[in-house]
Amino acid sequence: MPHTNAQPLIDLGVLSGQIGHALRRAHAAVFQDFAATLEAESIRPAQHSVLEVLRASPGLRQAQVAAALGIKTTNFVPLFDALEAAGLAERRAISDDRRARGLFLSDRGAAMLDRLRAGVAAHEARFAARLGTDGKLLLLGLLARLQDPAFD
Amino acid sequence: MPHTNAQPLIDLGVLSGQIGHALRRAHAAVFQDFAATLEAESIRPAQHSVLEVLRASPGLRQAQVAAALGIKTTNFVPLFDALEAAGLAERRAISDDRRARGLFLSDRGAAMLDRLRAGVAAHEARFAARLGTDGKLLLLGLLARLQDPAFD
DNA sequence: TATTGTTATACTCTATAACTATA
DNA sequence: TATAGTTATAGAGTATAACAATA
Repeated sequence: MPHTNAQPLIDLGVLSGQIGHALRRAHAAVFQDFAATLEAESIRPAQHSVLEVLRASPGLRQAQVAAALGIKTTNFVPLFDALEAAGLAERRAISDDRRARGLFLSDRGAAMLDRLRAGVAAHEARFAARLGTDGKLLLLGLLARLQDPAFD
Repeated sequence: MPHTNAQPLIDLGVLSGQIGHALRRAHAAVFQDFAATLEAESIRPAQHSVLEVLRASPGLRQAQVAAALGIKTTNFVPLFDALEAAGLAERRAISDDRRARGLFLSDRGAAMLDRLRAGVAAHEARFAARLGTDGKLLLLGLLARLQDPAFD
């Protein structure tokens, strides 16, 4: 099976066996394809994750959403500001605590996620196909172990 | 087996099954640990990859090293400038083509890689341990498939 | 005093366009 | 005309420090 690969076969030394390097390259490949998928609605992957979390878990506080996504609260502020300015999500008052506000998806945000659904699923299917049968589940399991100190 | 997890168990919706999201989180975890490992010598992961490639494949042109690492040549320039300014690597003239120059590790760069070797190996071992027996090889295989259109 | 959110800021990474000197 | 390297620049992502309002 002929496989046209433009790479001139360069020895990368230690890197070729490094988990971190392989993760960086694989993430870059998937991320680029995903960013292109989201271009139809002019949003970025990070913004898309926030919208998806709001759909699945409405009413959370900023710190909760940020922590769930591994984003610092200080960086979350401008990220969410942009979503709010675009009318895709909103901050609403909370009764108990006047410092915090609950985050919600707007109707417009929900409609956008609906429009993106097919494209996002196709993106996911493209890469799942490359992993072969059971490959995706296997990969997700290994990636989860990398982040879990319980496996130390 | 009690497993103290500070996470308040938030539903991430679609994200929890997405390859891209899992890659981003796992990469962030490994990258942060690796950056901390390299702090002893005040270099960044990207700079370390360049030095490792120069050690394994001395004399390559900039475009070759950049392509091998998935870095745009335009971004490679300031990256390598910093390494050259620090005396860790150098550009040397090539006989055939006066436009291009070959890239080499300096003695100081080689010495730095030697000093980092134990720390880098320990970093790698930490994450390999989380993956269990055969887990690392399995992971590297799956990550390679993600980047290879031959598996489409 | 501690917590939630915010501002300001800086550094790295990534991306595009346009230029130079050589080929 | 095409290629290797470079400059300029802009946008994301990520990091720390310090602050205001509220608890």
